[in-house]
Amino acid sequence: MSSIIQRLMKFGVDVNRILTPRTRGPKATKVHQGHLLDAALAVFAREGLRGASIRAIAREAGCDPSMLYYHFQGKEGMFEALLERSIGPVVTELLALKDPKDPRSVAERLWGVICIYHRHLGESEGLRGLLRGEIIRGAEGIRESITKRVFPALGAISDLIRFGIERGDIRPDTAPLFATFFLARMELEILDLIPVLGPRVAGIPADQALPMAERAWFRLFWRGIATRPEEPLPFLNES
Amino acid sequence: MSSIIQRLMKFGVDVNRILTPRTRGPKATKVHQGHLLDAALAVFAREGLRGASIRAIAREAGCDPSMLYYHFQGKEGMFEALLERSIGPVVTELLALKDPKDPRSVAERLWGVICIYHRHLGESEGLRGLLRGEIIRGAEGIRESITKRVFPALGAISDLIRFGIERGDIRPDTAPLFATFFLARMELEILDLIPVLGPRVAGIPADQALPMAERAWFRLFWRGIATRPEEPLPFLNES
DNA sequence: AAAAAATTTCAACGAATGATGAAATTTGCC
DNA sequence: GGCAAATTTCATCATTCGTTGAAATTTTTT
Repeated sequence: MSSIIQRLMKFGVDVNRILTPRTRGPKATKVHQGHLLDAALAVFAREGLRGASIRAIAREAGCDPSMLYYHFQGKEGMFEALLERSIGPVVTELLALKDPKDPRSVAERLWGVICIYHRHLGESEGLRGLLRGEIIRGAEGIRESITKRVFPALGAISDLIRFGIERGDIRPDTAPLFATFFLARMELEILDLIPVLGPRVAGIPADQALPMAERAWFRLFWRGIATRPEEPLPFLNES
Repeated sequence: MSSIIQRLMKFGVDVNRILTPRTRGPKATKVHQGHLLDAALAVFAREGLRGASIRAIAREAGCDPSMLYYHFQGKEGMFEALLERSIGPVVTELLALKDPKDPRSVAERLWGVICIYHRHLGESEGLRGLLRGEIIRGAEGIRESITKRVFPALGAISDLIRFGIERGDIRPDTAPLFATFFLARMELEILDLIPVLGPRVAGIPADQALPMAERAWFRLFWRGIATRPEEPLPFLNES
């Protein structure tokens, strides 16, 4: 059976090399940056932030860990790029809520904060972790990079709340920064936990629990800051 | 200079052993379990959850990492013991809030949740991380162990809210479980972030920012669930 | 066809981690 | 004094991690 191989080896032939040929060099489907970022998100979704090692991402992408260093400058640079792609749109949409030409009420626009978070961050626990400033081993500098992006967006929401105070929709003793913090931060917690806790603790199916909790949260929040808390919030009953 | 050492080594003398004598065996001040748990908390406070390696804790305690395996069964067992000591009292106090003989109003008792969290968890970010269910490398099983302890306490708060609904203090359309989740979870976020964010974003000194945010949060929360939201909350102005 | 550039993998380094078994030292008991 | 139990450290193992430099292969350019 293996006598042929043994004879070949005797003549100095690198048998290993023939049986498992090396595969270096460009593939038919080149590994581009977006593919690696997709892989990172997939690892996030499957193994959480703690699973976000370079090796795990490369495994997911079906390539060698070195590819990460070819396309980005290290792990840090890769997450920087991931942020640009993932959190960039969130920040843009949040900033747009401040637009004075927006015809919607302040309440509905604040509800928009929750909708935007839900839409962009509902799927990836890892992305929420990043946004929340959690730390990834080997990419500790990411934290500051995120706050630099997110703070202006939160500032826009604060401005929106100030606008609501001026218009008389929101109680004047509301602290805009705190209220912004409460609104946005709680939505992150809801997205993280309610899909797990809802079925387990309250027996609500996961897909129903999330919207229920979000609506419950916004009703509580708005009632907590509104000048006229009894006014109905019709936009909550849509979709 | 080192010729003597070389001559000694030639005769088979273990020079290293003479220059740095071994120090095995019991110390004058024995390392007991509590000391190790204190060290773990200190590491938490200084380096956060990610710094909670066995080696870091042993370094803090001034002993060898092996001591952890002598006193506890591995890293997991050690955090189990830390929970027993640290989170046990929190849970006990939370359960006591449900006591029907407590003369305080429902509002004041819900404010008690925030006070209890503040008192027991304000100092250690790591403890909050544990309570929040964050994962520690090498002690992944801790998560379940925590939820098992915390869920009954959160159930007690939910009962308290139900009691408030029965008494007519809390709006009947309030979902007790969600409200409990909002109240407790937000306090964790406040303890984590406001001391950092307050000075940086709003220019408020760290020690003032925390109580301000907690009071702002509870006012918002209570206004969000109360039947009579305009009723004053005098206990908020104490201390 | 030859040379240069681009893409991919390989092999390895140094560091950190959780864990273990054995050795060394002290303490307490008979 | 001798002996067993308790306490502490040492040396080491197997993993995993981020990172790097060189080799191999394909593609593009000359």
